[in-house]
Amino acid sequence: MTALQKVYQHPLLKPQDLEIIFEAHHKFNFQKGDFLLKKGQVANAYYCVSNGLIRSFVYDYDGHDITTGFIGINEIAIDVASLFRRIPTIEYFQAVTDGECYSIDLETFQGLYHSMKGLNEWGREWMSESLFQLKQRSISMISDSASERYKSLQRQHPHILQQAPLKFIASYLGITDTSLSRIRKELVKDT
Amino acid sequence: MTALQKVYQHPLLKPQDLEIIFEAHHKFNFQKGDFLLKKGQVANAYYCVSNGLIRSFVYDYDGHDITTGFIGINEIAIDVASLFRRIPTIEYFQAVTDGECYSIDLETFQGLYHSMKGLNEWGREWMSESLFQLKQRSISMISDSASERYKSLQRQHPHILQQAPLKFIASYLGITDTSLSRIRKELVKDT
DNA sequence: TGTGTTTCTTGTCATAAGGCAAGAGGATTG
DNA sequence: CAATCCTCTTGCCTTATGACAAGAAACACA
Repeated sequence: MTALQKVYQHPLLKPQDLEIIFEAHHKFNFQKGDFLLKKGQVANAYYCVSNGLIRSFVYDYDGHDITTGFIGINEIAIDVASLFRRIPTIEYFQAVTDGECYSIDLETFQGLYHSMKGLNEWGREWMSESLFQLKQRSISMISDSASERYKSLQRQHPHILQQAPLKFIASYLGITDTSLSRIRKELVKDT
Repeated sequence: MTALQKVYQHPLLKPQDLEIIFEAHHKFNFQKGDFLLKKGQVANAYYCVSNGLIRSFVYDYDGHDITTGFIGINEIAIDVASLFRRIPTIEYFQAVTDGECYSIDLETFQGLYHSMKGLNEWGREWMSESLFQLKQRSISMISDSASERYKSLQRQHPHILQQAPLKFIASYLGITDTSLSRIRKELVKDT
């Protein structure tokens, strides 16, 4: 099953709908370090990742690069607020590894979104799901220890650990790479 | 301007649309301590608050009550994931003060949502905005100090400080009420 | 009015995580 | 191949926050 098939899996999206949707996407390759979006820009498209790993990040008040999210295979790299509300983004989206993705620009998407009932439903469900994931993460940031958060990541997204350097993972978990290194040491000890 | 007028303000929602929407809501009063939704339930409605303050909260791994959000006047108390994906919620929604709100049940909303283009747009924008707010908060939880987060809250949502006890505010900021008390002491000193 | 109950502050002590610096391997590149 | 980055680990010390407990003040209410 291709990445686009995975991404757009939905009961109301029939094969003929999917065909139209897939054709609206434009495939391209990205290289480690490439930026899909930079702070201050207004997003004009979103990206379905079929290979590789993307991260979103911000700079905090004293210039530290803080990873805010990872987008892996069969996931969508998108800044919802910037794309749909036409405002400058506050994050950067950058490739962690080489990879491949399918992009669709806003105008094209809007056309399909308004004419295709299934896509409309898919969109709402995708947003619900995103809100849910983000909420889960917020709660976890508050109620779990750094070590717990690391173990969850290890359990739920092992591919991230394999593809991203520890400094990205550390800032994603809300700690420094130094602390993460110590946490990993502790966990190995317990084995 | 009434709470519902504020909540449903949108260029594509015309007076005649709004009239229909308003009529679909059911007004009722709540009392401090009342629950709008409890963990494990599947949400059947959402609530536009016209008076008072609601909070959402969870219990963390060792039983601490952690406030995850505040919903004040002209805001919507909703668990998007539970309502639209029909899954049990993981949060509680409880009244912090006495108040008043307008509820609309899922079925009624769905009918309007699918028949009224403006409401559809409004819904998508509302979700974008929510995602944005939540993302901002996540970033802030990582990149700002507890003291900074308190000052932001004070600046941006002073009404919350006036209506909610410190223990709720503290857990919302990710710290204990003890720590918040000390932070407040420091801030007063700097004045 | 009196008696709980909640809210907020404060003290003491413990601990997780950060700041900084050094060093060891690996990878990259000219 | 040498030079130079990254990446990851580790040691030492500091600091923010938490756990727990006690007390003051405000509030609820019978």
